[in-house]
Amino acid sequence: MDISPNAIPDVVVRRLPIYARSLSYLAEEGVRSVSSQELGERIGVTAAQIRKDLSYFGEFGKQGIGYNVEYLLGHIRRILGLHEVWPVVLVGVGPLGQAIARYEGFRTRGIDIIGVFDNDTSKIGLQLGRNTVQPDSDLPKILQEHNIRLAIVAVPAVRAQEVVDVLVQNGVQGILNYAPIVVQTPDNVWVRHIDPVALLHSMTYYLSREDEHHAMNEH
Amino acid sequence: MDISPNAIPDVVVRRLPIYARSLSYLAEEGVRSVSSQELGERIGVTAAQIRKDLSYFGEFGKQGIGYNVEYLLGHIRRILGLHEVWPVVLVGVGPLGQAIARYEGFRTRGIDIIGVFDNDTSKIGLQLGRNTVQPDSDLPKILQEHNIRLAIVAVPAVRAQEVVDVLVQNGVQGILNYAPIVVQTPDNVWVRHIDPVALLHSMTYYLSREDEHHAMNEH
DNA sequence: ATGTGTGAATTACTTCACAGCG
DNA sequence: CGCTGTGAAGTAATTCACACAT
Repeated sequence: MDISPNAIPDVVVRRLPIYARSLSYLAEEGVRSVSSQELGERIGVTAAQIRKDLSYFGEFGKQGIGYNVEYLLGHIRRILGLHEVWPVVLVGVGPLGQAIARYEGFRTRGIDIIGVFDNDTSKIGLQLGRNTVQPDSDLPKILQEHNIRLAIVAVPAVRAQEVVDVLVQNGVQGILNYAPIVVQTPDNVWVRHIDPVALLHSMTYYLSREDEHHAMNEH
Repeated sequence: MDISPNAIPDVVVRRLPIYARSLSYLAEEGVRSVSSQELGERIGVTAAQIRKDLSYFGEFGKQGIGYNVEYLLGHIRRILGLHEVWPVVLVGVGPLGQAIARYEGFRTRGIDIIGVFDNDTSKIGLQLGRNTVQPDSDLPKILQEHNIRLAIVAVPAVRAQEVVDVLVQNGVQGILNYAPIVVQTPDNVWVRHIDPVALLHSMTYYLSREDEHHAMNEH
């Protein structure tokens, strides 16, 4: 999915959920008010960054005071569309899919897994949290009946593209992809990718460099 | 962890593992040679981007031909430090931790989970793939004995910071954090973060906007 | 012909720095 | 005073476009 010019930069959109997350912790701690400085320290972002990001959406702070935690949190939630609960489906019920299906953190943050699917017949009927595993063949029906726009894909890489095709054909516009492959989608569909191995590899890069530096210093 | 000036940009480093992943699929498919154009189409990146990224590290292609898949893959692997296997520990053996411990995709890509830890005594001794769950109290010993530099954290948010502190105190320099919280670390430690809910929220943002546009068009 | 490698141009993102408000 | 909101300045990342090698 592309960004249209003059739109809010995607980097900013990706930070908003982090702000929301941190603000909800602050709210739980009973903190009433927070400055961009304080919030930034928690998140590892500069104060200016936070103020600039928020300024795309309005004026939420008070000069000399900072931001009211509940107020700002409410606004960010609404900006993200989280005043509604988003029904999603999960496809793929290997160990990872099962962990996702059981994780409480989705529902508490506005994401409701309303259906769980697998093509392995031996898994059909398995109970996972509030969901019962259904066959992939039921996907189109459920997607359309519930007007599902978001999906989580946790199938092996070889199956990911076909699953994504079915999802997209049936109206899904946002996909969280755990399979280690870049899936092809029409450009009105958003895809976000989780590849823990790739993230680890980006760190082995730096750790290897450190070795070299140390070796150099020994000369 | 900060980037020193003149260093390779972090965005570039983060793309390398994606290139490597795609190249290894190409190699499996028996493809010998690939152009930046073809590779870019697979990955969803421009050809110029790929050529520019690679140029930070050397000249790996042949004009008029493209890149030899095996050759380039070998180079990227080496750049990422993947000519060695990286031993890592996993802390936290809830459903997610168990899925991580059982996932084969780490070992096949140069990441070897050599120890799995939890503070829940009822889980100690549980067999997960090749690992047996050990108590958190054994962490320092194992980290030091094996000279562990990378760790995966899959504990609840409330425990993440204390676990990270122990890891860092015992020499860990790179952390893959699944807990939905930004952990504080000294600036010689790398942290990469996985928050599926935040990724979904960044998509609900765009999907909500689409609604509005449609509503506007109806006027 | 074809496709790399790369300076130059462009676009995007972040930080600065300060007016102005509570 | 303290801290926001924001143009302007400064960096960083991407894309262009073409010389050049095969």
